[in-house]
Amino acid sequence: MEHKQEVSKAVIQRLPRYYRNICELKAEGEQRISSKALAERMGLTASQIRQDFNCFGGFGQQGYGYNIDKLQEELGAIMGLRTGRTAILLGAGNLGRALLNNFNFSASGFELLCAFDANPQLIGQRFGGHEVRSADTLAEFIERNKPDVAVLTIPRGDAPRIAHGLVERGIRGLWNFTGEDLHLEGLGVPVENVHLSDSLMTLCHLVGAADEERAQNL
Amino acid sequence: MEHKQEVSKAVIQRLPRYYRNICELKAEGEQRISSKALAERMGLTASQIRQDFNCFGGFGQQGYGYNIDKLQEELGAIMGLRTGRTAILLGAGNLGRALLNNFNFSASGFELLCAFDANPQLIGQRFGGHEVRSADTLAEFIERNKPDVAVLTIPRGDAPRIAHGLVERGIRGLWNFTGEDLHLEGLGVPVENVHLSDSLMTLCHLVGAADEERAQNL
DNA sequence: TAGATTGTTAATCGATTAACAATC
DNA sequence: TAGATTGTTAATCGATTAACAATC
Repeated sequence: MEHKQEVSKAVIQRLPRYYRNICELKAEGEQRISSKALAERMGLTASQIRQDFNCFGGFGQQGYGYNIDKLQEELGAIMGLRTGRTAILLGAGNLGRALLNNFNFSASGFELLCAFDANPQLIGQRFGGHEVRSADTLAEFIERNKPDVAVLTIPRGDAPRIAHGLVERGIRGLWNFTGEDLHLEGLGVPVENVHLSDSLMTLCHLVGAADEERAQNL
Repeated sequence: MEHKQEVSKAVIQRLPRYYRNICELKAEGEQRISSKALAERMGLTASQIRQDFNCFGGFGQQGYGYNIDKLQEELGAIMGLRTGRTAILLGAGNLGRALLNNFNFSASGFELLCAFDANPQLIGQRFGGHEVRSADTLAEFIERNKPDVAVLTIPRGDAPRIAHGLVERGIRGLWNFTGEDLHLEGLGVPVENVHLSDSLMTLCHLVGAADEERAQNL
């Protein structure tokens, strides 16, 4: 079912977007879609879509296109969304609570077990149904429950030390919001470094470029 | 000072990361750095860094390297970080408040003027020093203060309608957290669509791949 | 069957890397 | 001056696009 010859990073990065669009199409009641139609919707080329899907063995049908249910299932399987992975969240500050309250972890393949914080005022409280526990109980919790990944919404400076501690205890992936780039790939631990400031800086740059363009077209 | 021949998207996406690393180096007290040393630090090649910087005219010195103060200033200028752009935030829910309370807008080139929400309980409150105003006053506020961009932390379904309304009133950029992809580039309005779920799905996939790798190496 | 659309190979394009002369 | 390191051109590599035979 899966070709086994190193899928390129560019393709992997497109998978969530494919998945998202397929879910939307499903919600719109569609049952099938051609590479051409999907390309138009997503601003890609049909060729690229077919190339991308064929990295994983091709799940279309000539003359018909792609069945949306099947596509959703296949893409989900490739990303491992239904494998019941578990996550914990470290740092129940504003951003941590925003995620606890609003973010749909299970839609991205994870069950969020609980959160940890050092602040006694927060311990015992629940946000979005997730309990905040004492940071003192973290090591024991990991030992017992073996969560797959940790969400880091702790202050910036603490990141490297805590990240290494987590990896030593068996955490196998990090979703890192601290702003400090973490690189544990050498240890075989993938990290997604989320840099909101990078995104906003890019917007700043693009707004400037668009302004210039407008000025020239006057 | 600036070459004017369409800098590639790949380069533009790297600019914030360059800027971030240069800021870190400055904080560490460094005064200069060579493309070789920076490449090592960032996991790139020296060649690529020199190519990238030379898209904008080259601000190094043979035999010496790059002066960090100068580099920071130049990169900041390229991205327009000191041009005093202004922003408003729409939707003071959990995520909106997390940004208001914690996010350093000015470090990414924007002054956040205030926030808007329809919930009467929130109106008048302040988060991180930013006032929440009634959504009813939004149109008038834009008219008077002409903010450059809007941060969308409103519910998903409202996104397209509100986005178009904002653009009609003169907003020239969107930082979109709604989860719904917005494409207004046709109107000359750049959008940064933030998809946290894409990032977490990618992590899910990478954790799976790393697990397989480990299994094979046993 | 005829029409449509995939899977896949070949061609093109763009981005990264290597090399080296220029020069601080 | 000698050493270092840039700016820049040329070579390589990888990703995207085009084309078309296979086939539903």
